[in-house]
Amino acid sequence: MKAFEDAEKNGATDPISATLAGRLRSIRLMGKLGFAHVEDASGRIQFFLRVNELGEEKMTFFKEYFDLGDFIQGTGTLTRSRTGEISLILTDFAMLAKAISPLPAAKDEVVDGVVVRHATLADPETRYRQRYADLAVNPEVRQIFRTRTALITALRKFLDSHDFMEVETPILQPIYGGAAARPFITHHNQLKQDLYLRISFELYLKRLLVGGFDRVYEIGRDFRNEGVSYKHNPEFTQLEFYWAYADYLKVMELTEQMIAFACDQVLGTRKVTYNGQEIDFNPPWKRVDLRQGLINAIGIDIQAYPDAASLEKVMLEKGMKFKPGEARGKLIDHLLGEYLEPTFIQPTFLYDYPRDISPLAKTKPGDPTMVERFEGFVGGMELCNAFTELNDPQDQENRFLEMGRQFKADDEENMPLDEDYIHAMAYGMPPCGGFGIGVDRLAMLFTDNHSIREVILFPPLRESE
RNA sequence: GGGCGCGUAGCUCAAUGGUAGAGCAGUGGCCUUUUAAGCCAUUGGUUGAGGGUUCGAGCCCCUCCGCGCUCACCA
Repeated sequence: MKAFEDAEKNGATDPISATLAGRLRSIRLMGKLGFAHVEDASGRIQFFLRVNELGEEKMTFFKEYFDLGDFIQGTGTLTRSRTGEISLILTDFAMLAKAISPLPAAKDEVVDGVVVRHATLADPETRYRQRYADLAVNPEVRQIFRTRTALITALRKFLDSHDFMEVETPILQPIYGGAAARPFITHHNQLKQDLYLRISFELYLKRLLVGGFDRVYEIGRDFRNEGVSYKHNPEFTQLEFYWAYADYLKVMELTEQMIAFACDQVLGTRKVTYNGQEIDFNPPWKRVDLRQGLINAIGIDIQAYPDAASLEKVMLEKGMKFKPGEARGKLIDHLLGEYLEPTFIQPTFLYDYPRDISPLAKTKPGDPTMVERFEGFVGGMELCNAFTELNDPQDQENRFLEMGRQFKADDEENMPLDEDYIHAMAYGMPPCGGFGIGVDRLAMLFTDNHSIREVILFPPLRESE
């Protein structure tokens, strides 16, 4: 097409011939001539069928056998139709693939240059169950996944260019860890051993720091056997990196740069519209101290309530609803989830977390109850989580044991003691900053989708029938 | 798991308890510059499944299945 336009500009008159292929998206036949739009991943073009060039026989064949959705190859020369659209005048064509089953066809109307689609496939169940049909008829859905892929490419490019090495660690793990979540359990027949699908990459990536890789990252799937929601999917894509000789403050800065870089690469702008609000990813992000943030939001200074009982008491006095009997850290987690998270529309780092909900993070100097940890929030949604990693094997072992005591023996969210991880750390692990981000959620923000299923190609659904 | 809502033709949607419809797609016909092509004709339904109430149920009631929203859950 470009060659044709160039030739037109230069006043060239030699016909440009071409062979093009794609899927038939519209057919308009009128006796001895007709038009059809043919679409492939690169766009669409109009085929012009005329009995003058094709002859009666081929014209009849087309009429008889071609339907919407079929894949066609056409050979001919490029021209402009009377209405100015570049079209391929066919001298021959071939059926490449037949659509036995009709696509849930949508019709496009171009009004003032804007494509208006009529009666498009819209039922979410059908769209997810038959994503292939959704993609085939809804170009904007294809665009979501192009953006998603471009996003992952950009994140990779950023980390590669900062000398991070991409690695792959086990998905099937004998002991799960690195997060507090219920795992999926599977079984290896020959080993006669139950295995868990990983809930995070963390413990394996940090083993690599012990091994001498100073900057590692992994992009892959985590599995958590928990409820689904607009921002939770049982399997989701996570990016984690670990950075030796860095702390959480340096990780914050790198995070800002990485997201801004992805914006530039993928969107060409650092301002996105999400849920009707403009979100500005330009660094620096807003930074909120967790303790101060809670004081401002609800007037509770967690420092003044050093144990669960006293904190529960003041929360009750404020008329807050919560599950009683939780550990102090869980109560604080509840507070920030309830009163802070939804208010963080613009990119915000919430930092300095209570120690007892952060068993892998390094304690803050001068305050043994707090750790050097931050979470990033955007659009009222938790996006990433990071901390200065705990690298003292004895402290780490104590934390695991502490965590174990907080849970009942049958609680699957219990973080089991990973002795090999402790052993690795005992060889010496460099101080480092670690980081994890929910790639699906970032894709939601980049594509202005408010359901994680819209950015996952094949979201899980119950079996039908 | 709880609450609310939805499920009608391939797709998008109508139908006070009284013979299930439209547009597009499909099929047949006309048409040599269309682009939601047009015109004429026409096919298409176990109204998610099962039960109940009623002379009569797409509509009312119950059970089940699926989906959505929401709450709970969730580093």
